[in-house]
Amino acid sequence: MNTTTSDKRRYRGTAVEDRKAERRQLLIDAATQVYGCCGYRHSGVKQVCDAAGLTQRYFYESFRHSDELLIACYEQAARHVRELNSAAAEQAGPDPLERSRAMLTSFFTTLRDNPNLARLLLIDIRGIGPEVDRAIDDALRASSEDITRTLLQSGRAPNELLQAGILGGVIHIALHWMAGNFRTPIDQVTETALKLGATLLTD
Amino acid sequence: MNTTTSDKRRYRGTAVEDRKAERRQLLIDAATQVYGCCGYRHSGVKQVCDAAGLTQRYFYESFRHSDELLIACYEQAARHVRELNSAAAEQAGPDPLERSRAMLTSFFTTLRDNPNLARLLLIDIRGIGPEVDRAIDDALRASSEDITRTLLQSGRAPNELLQAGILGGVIHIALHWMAGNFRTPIDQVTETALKLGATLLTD
DNA sequence: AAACTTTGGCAATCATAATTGTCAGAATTC
DNA sequence: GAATTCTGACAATTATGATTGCCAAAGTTT
Repeated sequence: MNTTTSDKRRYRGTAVEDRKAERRQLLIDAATQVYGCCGYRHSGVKQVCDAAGLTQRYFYESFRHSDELLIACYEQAARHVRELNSAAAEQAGPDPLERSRAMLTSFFTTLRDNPNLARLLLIDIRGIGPEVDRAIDDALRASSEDITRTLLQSGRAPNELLQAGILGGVIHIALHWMAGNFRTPIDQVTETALKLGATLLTD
Repeated sequence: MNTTTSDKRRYRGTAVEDRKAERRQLLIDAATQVYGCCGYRHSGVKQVCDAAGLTQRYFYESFRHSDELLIACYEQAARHVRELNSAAAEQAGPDPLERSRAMLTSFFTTLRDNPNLARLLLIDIRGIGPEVDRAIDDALRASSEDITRTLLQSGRAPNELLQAGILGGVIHIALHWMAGNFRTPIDQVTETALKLGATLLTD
């Protein structure tokens, strides 16, 4: 038996609740592509459902409104990128600089390989609504802390403004890189970002 | 006579074309407030017209659609801020570091004194449409060059990515500062931003 | 003051997209 | 194989806001 759940009624081999979850995930993945491609502003429920191969009925099964789906997409994307980054840092051994370098390389590589995801994450979607804004702030804060923790192993309270500035700098480097169709070699991009990050060390 | 123009027909003391221009400016100023306050996404033609004390008829007299007004607002705001910044730098004498400091202080002061304008400029409005995106890119590029020119008097070609990163850093510092209701004293904000900018010197 | 513009307000129209409702057919259970 | 639940499609409804058209009052010219 290849299904995960309970002894309830099953359709096509999987339990109802699982199919529901599958559909939800299908919508999130489709929406990530659609939003990344056309921008949230220009994407409707219909378009997302079509891309997911589902009808609008199923949208309202999993989400109350578009914003909720956007948040789900954003959080999944942010989590995914952060996980890859952390894994890369882990691989890179103990030296803070090496770890940071690995983290940034992972970050930029992921963006280049997933342009839609990149746009979803980097083209700022602030101002949609308070819940979305909160999700963005949370994700940015978490990423900031990742950087700081990697570069500074000390537990000393870091300059919050500087942290925010560095993250913003990395984001804009990525944006500029994307706008130029990834022309610049990735090592150079990484080193540039690292230069910004290094300002944390002399704080 | 306090009017500026020609010997054409006049209404209420000013020529037709001037009144038209006045209305246009009225709309731009009102929209800057409205957009800064509610966000472009959540502001309609009606709302802007009400704020300007004009009816929708006059919107279409000066603009083809909302995006056009948004661009006008954005460009006026960006130009305004850049002018203040340049003036401040001029005042500050010849030393590049002092000039940069003055520029940043002017920038952050302006943002604090005009929160609506700040939101219009800083809360990214990318993804509305290609024309808007172009306007944003132009404004960012111009600001980047301001910074670089001020900090580096040499005519040497600077690292574009680093430039973009520094500007992004400054923007995010401002955003974080705003989100915390301008708690941090302005000198400290300026110094933090300056620290980022200094990475240009060791390029 | 008659002829002619401009102004400001408002209603009608149009366009788009969200949301809800219904239904027939397929899959599942008993 | 009858009863039940799920699925997928689509139509109907609702909401919102852009765009256009029309008109009466006020201002200007001659």
